[in-house]
Amino acid sequence: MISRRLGSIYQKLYACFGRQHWWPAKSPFEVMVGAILTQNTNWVNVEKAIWNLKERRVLFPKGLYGLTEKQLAGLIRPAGYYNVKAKRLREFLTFLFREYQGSVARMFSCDTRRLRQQLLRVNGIGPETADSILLYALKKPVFVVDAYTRRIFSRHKLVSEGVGYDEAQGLFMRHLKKDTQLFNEYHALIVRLGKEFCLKNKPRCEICPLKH
DNA sequence: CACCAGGCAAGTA
DNA sequence: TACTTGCATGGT
Repeated sequence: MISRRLGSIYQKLYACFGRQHWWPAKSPFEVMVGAILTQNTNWVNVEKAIWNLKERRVLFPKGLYGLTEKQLAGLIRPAGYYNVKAKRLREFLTFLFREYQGSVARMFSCDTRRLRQQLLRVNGIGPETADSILLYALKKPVFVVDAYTRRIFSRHKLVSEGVGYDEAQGLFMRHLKKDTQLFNEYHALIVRLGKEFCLKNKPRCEICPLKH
């Protein structure tokens, strides 16, 4: 009974860590920017980049789009991969203005599946970034899979090692209630657990809260 | 010093 | 289709 196992793991994580209050951002647009900036990057570094954008007062669609790629790269430098990410942010902004007139509000009323496919076509937005935007910015019931998710759940034999994104996501979305708040909290708790107990070279499985 | 972080696209075989 | 590599800062 997979749904029972997934539910039990969630209960343990919530009991252990409590609410995680994700996504730590003031606006949906800030979530979208953060989702791109945090690709393979420590969140603390992303916060510094976000702070630079706020200090410059450009953390809104027209503001960011008004910068050149080089200016943007300079501001997001602390987040790493700054040249790649500057390009990716501009690709996303081009999409946002082309399809939604630069209005995040217009995205809310759009069909989730259609939106996901649109996002995946943007160069620089892959499955995890797209789903982070859908779940945390647009409040759609979409489960976000990340490196920790696969590592943890393959160790617990709920998915096979090296499982693909869509397959892993399917497991959660088939066996859990499609509930935005549940998916929000579950993914955040997985990241919390991963940071403390499931690092590649320093697994602390002996004292992991999931250990019976 | 080595290793890692809330990935992704492009290149190669 | 399935691997490999480049991208880069800042913390442990």
